[in-house]
Amino acid sequence: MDFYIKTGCLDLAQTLEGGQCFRWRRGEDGCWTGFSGPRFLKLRQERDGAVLLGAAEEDMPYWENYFDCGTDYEAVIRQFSADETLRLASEENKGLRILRQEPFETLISFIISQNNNIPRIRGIIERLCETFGERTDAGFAFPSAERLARADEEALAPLRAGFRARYILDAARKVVGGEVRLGEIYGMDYEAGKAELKKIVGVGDKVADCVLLFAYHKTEAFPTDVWIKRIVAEYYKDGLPECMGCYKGIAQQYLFEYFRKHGDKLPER
DNA sequence: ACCCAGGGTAACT
DNA sequence: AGTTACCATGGG
Repeated sequence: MDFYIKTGCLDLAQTLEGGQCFRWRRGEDGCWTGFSGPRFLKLRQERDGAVLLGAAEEDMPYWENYFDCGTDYEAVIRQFSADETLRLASEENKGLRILRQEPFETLISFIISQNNNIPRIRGIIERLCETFGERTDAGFAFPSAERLARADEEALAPLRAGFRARYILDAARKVVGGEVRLGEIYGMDYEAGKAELKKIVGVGDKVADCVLLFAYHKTEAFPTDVWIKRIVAEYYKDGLPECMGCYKGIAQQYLFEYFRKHGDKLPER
């Protein structure tokens, strides 16, 4: 069956190519395909939203949550318009949604992201899935923590993840061993969730913020990568604007997209 | 050959 | 508490 996602103006390109997820791609037919954890989905962009192609009805609540259909982004963008730079960035990306991704997949993905570029992150993750994920008709699922915890550095060598290999193993083992309880972080506040994630070797402030934002939807997280550092140094020397409120993470994603697209052509304030 | 990429750690002041 | 070399890998 095909189902509409009716969440205003969901834009798949802005959402799926924005560097918050790494396993979606646009096919020859213009449709998007990808996985979230073990679940496969195909989507087609429409004028006002997206159509889920061939999804099982019992999976619809999962996908509606994944695409964050319950959040009023128009209201957030209205709030952001008090800051001129943020107004430009958010109006250009008003179809962008902060996904609610699988915690373990998000954790491993952003461990891989450190000191790395997006095309190579995608490549390492694809090899990770091909090597350790379950094969389905549509492709490979993201591997479970249990499967990765049984591997060693030698087994990870084909990924060419470099120094990140031992971080991946530490994460998988602490999750399986119960030392890091990913399921509990939903109910924790931002600081407690961050402390829980930073128990893992190779998870610092930035990776933890990405997981808190892109998996647990803790929108007060403000991941500061090299791009955001430049933007803050240029536009927000004296601190972030009040109008970001408790949605600093959403603002961060609008700014990331905006400046990554326009590069040097920074607009005047 | 050099610099950079959705950084973190350890070893320094 | 704040800096800095180093960490693998690949693309420009």
